[in-house]
Amino acid sequence: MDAFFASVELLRYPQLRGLPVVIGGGRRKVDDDLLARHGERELRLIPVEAFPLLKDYVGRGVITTATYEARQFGVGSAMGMMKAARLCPQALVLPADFDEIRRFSRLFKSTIAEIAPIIQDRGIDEVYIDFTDVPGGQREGGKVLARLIQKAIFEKTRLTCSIGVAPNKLLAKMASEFNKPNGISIIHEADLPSRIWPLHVRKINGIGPKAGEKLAGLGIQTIGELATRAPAFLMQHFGKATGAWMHAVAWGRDESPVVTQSEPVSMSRETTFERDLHAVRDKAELGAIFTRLCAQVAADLQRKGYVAKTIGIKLRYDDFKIATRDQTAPTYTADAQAIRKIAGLCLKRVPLDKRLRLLGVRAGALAKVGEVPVYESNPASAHRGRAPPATELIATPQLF
DNA sequence: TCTGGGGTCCTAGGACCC
DNA sequence: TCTGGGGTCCTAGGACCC
Repeated sequence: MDAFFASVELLRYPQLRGLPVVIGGGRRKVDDDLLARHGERELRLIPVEAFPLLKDYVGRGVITTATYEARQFGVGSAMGMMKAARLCPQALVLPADFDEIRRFSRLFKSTIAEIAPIIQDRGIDEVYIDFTDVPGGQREGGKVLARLIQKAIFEKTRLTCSIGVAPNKLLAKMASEFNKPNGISIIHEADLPSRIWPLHVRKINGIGPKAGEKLAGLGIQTIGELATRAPAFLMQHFGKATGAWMHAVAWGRDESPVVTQSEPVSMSRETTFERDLHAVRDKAELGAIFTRLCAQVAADLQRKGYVAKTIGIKLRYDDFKIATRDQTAPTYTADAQAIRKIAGLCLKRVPLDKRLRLLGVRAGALAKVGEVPVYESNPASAHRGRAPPATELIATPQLF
């Protein structure tokens, strides 16, 4: 989907079309504020001048999406708000409305599924689609079906997307970047030297900042340069599996299937504080946040019908270093108090001398509720079995 | 006044078991 | 003085992606 978060906001505020707009994290209070200041008029009638500007933004956060107009100024995803404000102070800034974004995510995916049922989720705004057995999927190299999908999505959502069509997921993903926004790009195997090899290695899905740097150090910038290196050379520098993979992808080879179903591996909640907090001095505040995160993880598990056996925590210190601890319990749980107790034990095993910037709670080793035995914190049902409930196997932790 | 939140996968060492 | 070879599970960190 093209500039997905921002495009969803532009549906609500069409008067912002054509302007640089960036979407931050945050919560949806903007509508209320705007309405309060401009009476009970429709959101789309509120004048542009009433919207908050990036230069007035305070707080720590990153940009999740920028409109193409904002990107002209060098503003982009994952950029800190403060840096973005320097590049494009006049940009309008809106918070992400995650409920609305999820609604549109479900809508565009279900629209595709009606046309081409074999799809793989790739996060909130991306999917892989298997065209192979879709009627008309081979016409004009896939262009006809791609157009049909774009049209159907636009009719349902008024949102645009860009589609890449290729013999495999690796090349399709790269192709989808060629013609944004609202574009279609078809890549054949024979196009490899002309269209893929000139690209920087960082365009490969799976080569990030670290591998990109390391390759640069070896004198490898483009995918074509990567393709000239012997597998043995790459394996020597990156390990057997990664080296072999790098060589394969440089030659456009990817056999991975479109995976239509998968079970979640973990569920987590984390939060970056408005200011760095100290484990001792801000004990009460941290304790409240910690309890809330545990409750959120528990609610997420329950809502989705899962229980977890491993509970973990994550800290980010003021120097941005990350520490994680986790602990596997004797039984599965989705109970907020049980999660809080185990997470509390994890917290006792991690250094708390530096100020904290972020705290997170994670549930892993998941199982579908009903498929594994679960101990509940409900006192009526506890103590009946041979083993005590998980919550009582563990001493009450001293938090902070 | 840098640097979100929710994920997956991989590696590597140690415990433990047969 | 010598000290296997698998296998699984757990934990911590890190790379990467949307």
